[in-house]
Formats: sequence, C-alpha cells, structure tokens
Amino acid sequence: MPTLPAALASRRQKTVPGGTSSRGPVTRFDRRLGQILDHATEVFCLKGYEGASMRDLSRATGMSLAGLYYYFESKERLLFLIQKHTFTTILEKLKARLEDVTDPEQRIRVFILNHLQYFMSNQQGLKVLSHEDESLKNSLGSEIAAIKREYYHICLGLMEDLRRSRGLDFNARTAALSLFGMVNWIYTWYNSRVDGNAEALAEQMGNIVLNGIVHGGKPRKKS
Amino acid sequence: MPTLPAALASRRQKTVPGGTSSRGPVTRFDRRLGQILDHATEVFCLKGYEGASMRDLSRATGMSLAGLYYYFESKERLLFLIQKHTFTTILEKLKARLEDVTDPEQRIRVFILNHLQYFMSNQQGLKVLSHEDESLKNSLGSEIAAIKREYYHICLGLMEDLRRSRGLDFNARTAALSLFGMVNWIYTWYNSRVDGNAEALAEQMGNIVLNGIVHGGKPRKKS
DNA sequence: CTATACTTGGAACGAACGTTCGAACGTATG
DNA sequence: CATACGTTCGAACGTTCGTTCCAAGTATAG
Repeated sequence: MPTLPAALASRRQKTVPGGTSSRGPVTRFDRRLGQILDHATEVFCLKGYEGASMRDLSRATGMSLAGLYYYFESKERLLFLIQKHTFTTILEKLKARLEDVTDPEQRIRVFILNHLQYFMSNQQGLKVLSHEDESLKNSLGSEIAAIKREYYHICLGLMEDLRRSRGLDFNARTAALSLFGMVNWIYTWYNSRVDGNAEALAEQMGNIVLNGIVHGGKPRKKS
Repeated sequence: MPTLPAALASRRQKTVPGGTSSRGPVTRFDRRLGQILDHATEVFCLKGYEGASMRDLSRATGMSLAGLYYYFESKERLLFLIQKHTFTTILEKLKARLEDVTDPEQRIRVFILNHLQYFMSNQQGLKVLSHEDESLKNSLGSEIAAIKREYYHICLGLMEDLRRSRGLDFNARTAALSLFGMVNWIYTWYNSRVDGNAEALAEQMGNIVLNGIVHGGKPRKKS
C-alpha cells in the first residue's frame, strides 16, 4: 500500500476516544466528507440504498467514482456513516431536551416534538434511517441497532413513568411502539402546506397518543 | 403457505378476454403463478425488491430463470402482481366487515382489527406492500397508489364519521395517518410470543387511538 | 396415433454493478 | 526550487444484473 487508504472512521484524531464528540479542527477531509454524506443521503432517500448506484452518487456529488472511495471504504460503510450520524444527533438532542422537563406527560410530548422537529430539519436522513434499517449487515448493522435500542428504551421508559405516576393501566411496549409507528411513518405522507409545522403536528400527535381522538381536542385536566 | 388465487394475470386465456375478474376455472397457469408469487413474496420480504435478484427467485421457486418469464413479463410486474393481490384482498375484507357495523367507534376498531388480522395471516405480503410502496414506477405504481388512496379515504371517512357523530374536535387527516403509521409499522416489531394475537393487539391500539393511554385501560362509557 | 398448444430450461446477451489501481494533480512546507 | 503528502480521476477489473432466444419437453385434443 503506497498511501494509506483513508476513511478509517476517525482518521487522524490526535487525542480522545470520545467517539462523535471529536473536538479538534474541522479538517478539509471532514468538510468534504460531510458534503458527500449530504448528497448521498439525498440519493439514498430518492432511490433507496440498493437502488442507488455508486455512479449515481458520483453524479450527485460531482466527484469521480474512484474519488469517492478516498472518503469511505464501501457503499455499505457510507450508509452506516449516514445512519450513525443521523441517529446519534437525534438521540443527543432528545437527551438534552429531557433534562429540562420532569412531568411525565410533558416528557412524552418532548419526545414527539424532538422527533418531529428533527424530521423537519433532516427529512431525508430520517427516511434513510427508517427505510433502510435492515440494509446493514453484521457489525455495522448491530451498531445502529444498539442506538435504536437505546432510543426505544428511552421512549419505553417515558411510557412506564407516566403509567406509574398516574396509576394507569396500559401496555407500555405497545404504546411506545405505536408511537414509534406514528412518528416514523410521517415520511410517507407529511406535506408542509397541509400538515403545518412541527409544533402543531406534535401537539396533535401528543393529544392522540395521550388522550385519544375522543378526548383529543381538549386534553383533560390532570386529576 | 396459502396459495394466491387466480384472477390476476390473464395472459392468453382460452376463455374470453373480458377482464381480470375471477370468472373461469382455475387453470394450471393460475395455480403455478400463485406458487411463484408466494415464493417471490418471501424473497422480496427478506431481501427487498431491489436487493432480490431473479436468480434468487429462481432458486426459491425451483424454476429456471427463463421459465419464470413465462408467467410474468418483468420483475417489476411481478412486484405489481404481489402488491395488487395483497392490497385488493385486504381492502375487500375491510369493506365486507364494515357492512356489519354501524357504530362509528366500532367501525374504527373494525378497521384496526381487519388490518392486524390480515397482517397475521400474510405478514410478508403486507411488509412488501408497505416497504416497497415507492418501487413501482409509472402506470403500475399509480394503479397501486389508487388502491392505497381508496384504503386511506375509507379510514379518513371513519374518522370524520366519529368526529361528526360525537361533535368532537380533532384533525381527521392527522388521526387517520397516525393510525396508518401505527398499524403499518408493526412489521418492524411484532413478535407473536410477546404481543399476543390480532384481537388483543387491535384492542390495545384501538384504546390508544380512541381514548389515549391516559384513559387506555378502561375505555370510558359513551355518553 | 399425429397435431397442437402450453410449459420449461441451457446458454447467452449487453448493460450496469461495486471496487481497485496507478498515475497525476494541488498545495503547503522546507 | 524540490519534497512530500493529501486529494482526484480515467480506465479497467471481475461479477452479477434483468432479460431473451430457441429448442426440447409435456399435456391435451382430434
């Protein structure tokens, strides 16, 4: 090997095993990789992971086919980088927001709002994350699956907290996964001109999952 | 594994070319095509439409590559046949069930139960329908989209009926699409040993969307 | 039986796939 | 200027893709 193949995740990190919290200068490499990831996200969103070819990505980025491989070692790893960045970001934002809220019901609303707001700002990334969640195999797939599991367990915990604090009687697993379905499915139908912004939609969805449509318009005062 | 009935292909039938309506005897052609569709559904479910190759289908069906093309003219049309049959079936079952129920709330519960029961009996078909809903282009895609639109409008109508009959105040579109998300997403998580049968799950989901988790355990008596 | 239509598969087509190689470019430093 | 290294690309690799041709098989009708 003449020149070392780049694209090892953290290339020349001088320090720190900190993972994504990679402080230090944003190098030219990082910036260019970020642009490629953005374009690749759009292509994967439009044609699907399997349906998108490396030549499609070459066209979308304006970079040659071979040039792309300087930034990542395989198409699969490219999908991994996209999914990991997207999922890590939404998870971090969620954790930060939850620190400010203690009321169990409001915490569930925070979960919904966080998911929807991130969807609005990165629709394509969230679709690639949802739609291609079985496309990664082996270790790459299980690393994403681990993040998903943490995201799920947070949501499950929110449901259990609410149930406990109010002495309610419902299946937290079903509730959490139903809520997941609601918010993950919006990529198939959301239209900004019809469905309003994230806050409006989050409130409606919060009303549904918390109070149901029978009580949906006016959430009842807590006892 | 149930065999998909005929009435789908009508290639060169000896009987009249009137339409694809299910008249006429179930020919050998129809039976064989049904078997192929069953196997293809399984392969598409496992590897995705783009990820599954004609050679995978050849292996799964035990038929040669060229032999498959006697039954359908392209891989895309094969996906179309699967989706059309699945969607048509679930839609017909829904319409039949709704004829017996008049109470708006119960009609929504019928919708949920119908969807879940069909999912239990044809998980793979419903996953292929949900997951590959953007894989078909042009006329094939728009024919499936038309069925989807009818299915959606039925659900939307159920929501509006409930809202009107009870003088409620909620967004029927958001409610219908949220419910769609709930029931379409189960293919990513359903586990029969944990989540019970269709009736139990349908009741829980009905409680959530109608009464919300805050009132979920015991649906309140209607006024 | 022969004749006829329906059913199958071996072999191959051109195209597109993900990936690699080695040479050349650009730029910042000595 | 020369050196070194990070960056880019044209061209090609071997493989697999969806699809087709055509001859051979098999059931059914006369």
